[in-house]
Amino acid sequence: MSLRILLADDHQMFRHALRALLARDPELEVVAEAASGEEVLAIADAQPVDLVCMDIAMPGMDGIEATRRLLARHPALRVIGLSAFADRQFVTDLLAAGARGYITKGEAGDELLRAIRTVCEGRSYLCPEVAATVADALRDSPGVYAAAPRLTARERQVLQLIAEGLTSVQIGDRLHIAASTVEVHRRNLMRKLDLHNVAELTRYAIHSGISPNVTPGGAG
Amino acid sequence: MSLRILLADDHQMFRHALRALLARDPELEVVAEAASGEEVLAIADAQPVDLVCMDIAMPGMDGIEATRRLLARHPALRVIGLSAFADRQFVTDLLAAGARGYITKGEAGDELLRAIRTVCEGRSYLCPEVAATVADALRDSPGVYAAAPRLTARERQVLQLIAEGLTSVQIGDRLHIAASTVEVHRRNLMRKLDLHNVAELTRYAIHSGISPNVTPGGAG
DNA sequence: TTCGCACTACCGGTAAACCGGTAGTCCAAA
DNA sequence: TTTGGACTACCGGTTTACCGGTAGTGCGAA
Repeated sequence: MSLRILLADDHQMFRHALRALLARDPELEVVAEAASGEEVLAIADAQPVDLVCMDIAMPGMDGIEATRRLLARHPALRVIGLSAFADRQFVTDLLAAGARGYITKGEAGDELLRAIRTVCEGRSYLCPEVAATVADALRDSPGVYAAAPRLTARERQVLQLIAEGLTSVQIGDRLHIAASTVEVHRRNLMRKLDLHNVAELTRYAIHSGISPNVTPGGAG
Repeated sequence: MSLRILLADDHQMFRHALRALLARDPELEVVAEAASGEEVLAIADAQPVDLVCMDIAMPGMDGIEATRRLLARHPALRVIGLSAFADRQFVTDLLAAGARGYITKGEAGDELLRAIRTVCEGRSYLCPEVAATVADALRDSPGVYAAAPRLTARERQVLQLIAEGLTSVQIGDRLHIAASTVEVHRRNLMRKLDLHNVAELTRYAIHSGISPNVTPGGAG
């Protein structure tokens, strides 16, 4: 019996590469691809899926919120998170959302295959770097861990757009909310993360993987 | 006859890792380490060095400017550039400064050993990703290439500090110049790169490798 | 039901970014 | 010698970021 897999990542090339990688195991069948959290939910509602390989950095609804909603509707689903870096905040958030595995894109492809097999057996799998991150988070006193700055879905969405260079007015237009509301989210982000300007927010967004590390496009 | 190597990178851990890597070849002897461009010049003036492994992202004088000045004083020296990404601008700038090799940190360690051996034989060595970048730069018409936005040493320095979240006043204090002068460099950067806010400058700095991709420090 | 949280939205204010211009010195290349 | 680039520095202005507060709605948990 093959495993029906949904690939969720905003980069088509990466999805194709993953598809090629997973093709090495005849037991694994990629039945669909999604480029955003909204697409993931729509596809999972429309056809049977066993496992989702979910990038946390996607435009619109990100991987964390998508995982939360996905598992609320389809509790039997298994989710494996993917991101460029093992940021403590996003690792713990995604695991709290119900993901069974988490590996960084820096790992070898075999790591993903191992994660899929392990997760299918009902166990969890974290790549070494992520495992160390989680261990660090737990070691730094459970109290602090519980009180750690947890970003809301809206805050992550705003953070993503700030890191793309949009102004509060532009973000408001994009999300169909007032610019003043965007400013509130911006201030809450800075307070929670103890960062105080756009440059630091952008660095955090890129490092945490919520925003892809690509060259900005310029005005053209 | 062993090869006297100088390692230049602002991260001690990376220098140590490189040292361990190079120790696998008994012909290679790491005779010194530097954490900035200024240190590289001082060391090369004080003791004989055959080859420099130079990170382009260093605080103060970066690897490009350091390579330019280094080769002006010691033309027989060989320089191999290292960076996190194969940004077109910085690759071409470093090669124009006289570097004989360029590899990204994403490559395996064997790639660096191969580069060192090749460069010592008097030939140039570029890792595949960098080679492709250079090819692209040349293919996109020599005219455009010549007219490409070339950043000055001072501009790269200012860009680095902008990406760290410093204000123009703070950057001016750090570099011992007026804040108004920093604003000029900032505007020239934005004009040359066709970017128009701190977020995009920060993305560019991180992606190009001039600024390390680390989590911002908070107010601490 | 009450409480907390997320999300929404506004007020006012200061600091900084962003945009345009002019202008001097220094140095190296033409 | 002249020209051009890099670096320095200032003038003016508008927009946005940043910081502090208040406040209403809806929703889910205690």
